[in-house]
Amino acid sequence: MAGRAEITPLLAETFREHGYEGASLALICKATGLGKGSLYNLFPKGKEEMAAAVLDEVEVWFEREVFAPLATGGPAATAKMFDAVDAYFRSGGRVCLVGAFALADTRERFAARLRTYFTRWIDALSIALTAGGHKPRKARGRAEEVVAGVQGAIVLARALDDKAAFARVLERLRRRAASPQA
Amino acid sequence: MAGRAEITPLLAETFREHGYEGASLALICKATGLGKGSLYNLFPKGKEEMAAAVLDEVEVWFEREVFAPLATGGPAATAKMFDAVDAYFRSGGRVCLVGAFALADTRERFAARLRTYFTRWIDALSIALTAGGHKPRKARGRAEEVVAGVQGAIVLARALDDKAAFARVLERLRRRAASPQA
DNA sequence: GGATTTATGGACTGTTCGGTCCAAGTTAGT
DNA sequence: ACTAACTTGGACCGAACAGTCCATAAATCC
Repeated sequence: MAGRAEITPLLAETFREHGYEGASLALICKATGLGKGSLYNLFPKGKEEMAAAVLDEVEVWFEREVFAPLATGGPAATAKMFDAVDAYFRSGGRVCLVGAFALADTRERFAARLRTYFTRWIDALSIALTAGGHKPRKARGRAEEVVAGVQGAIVLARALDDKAAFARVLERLRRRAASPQA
Repeated sequence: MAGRAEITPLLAETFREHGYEGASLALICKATGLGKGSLYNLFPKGKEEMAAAVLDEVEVWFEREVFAPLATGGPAATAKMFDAVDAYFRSGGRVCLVGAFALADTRERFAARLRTYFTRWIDALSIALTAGGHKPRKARGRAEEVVAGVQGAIVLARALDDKAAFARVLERLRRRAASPQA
């Protein structure tokens, strides 16, 4: 039988595509190929647990692929972050679940986790930028701007139905982060 | 009796706070103080028409307060845009409905309007930046970055539950827009 | 003042929601 | 081969959804 590990990515795409409330159990069953009995067997606490499992997966991936590598510091680490982020968001073809959850009723359900995700990202990027020559206080402001920029690039790409918009904004953020004086 | 003009702003806040799907008719009745009969009298096509009326109001406001004034061009127009945007989003205390709609199932319902809103904003800001000394092609990239940045600042403020994050990011965007060479 | 029209609110409707239940199928153990 | 445990899917449940209906109230017209 399929386990949580196989099912959670499918849940993730369903929540990204439709949002928490838009992703009905009927849609989730269709996307996962499971009946409700099976879903509830894997996630006994129901839909909220499914979304929590998805957030777990997102956090684990970002910690491993983005936040921890940033600790090596410097421009190479920052550039690697941009590469990872570009790939993860499929160059603008994929919604950031955390950002989407922040803009809906889901925010209240997962408030601490949404906050931690962004705090962690900004902290990690601050450290990398500081190691790369940015003054600490400016680094933090820069990090916030970059993380906000990534989120905004996703919104823009989605609203314009234009992945290239994401790519252009990301490229600008990348160049800016690479330059301590700008 | 209260008309659409009085009711639509209340609808707008309800959709901003809860999202399209999260804003049930029960919530909408509560927020507007009307019964269903009255709501359906004002908006015979139902909930989707209420949301469309809200988008109308958003577009009219942005056209009048942001896009049209940008046509006067130059740094003063751009600065004025930042002032208007800061006030409109209550310094980070208010969600951008268009952005929120772009990240949920509502995107499909209102695709053309969401696209037009952002296209209009980027075009208008491009023109203002070009009049302010930015090279046209760079102005367009800059405009995209600014608009994306505003959206991202809203997501960040919301997720972090910290309006000051919005203010900081907006300030950086403002300074960047004011400087042709950065 | 009466007749007509419009606005009103909430009971009601059919549908969909998240979640529960359980018969049947599958797997594991002996 | 049999038994027990586990997994499965979908019928079913109660609640909530968007929307309809209609008796009543209010407004408008003459």
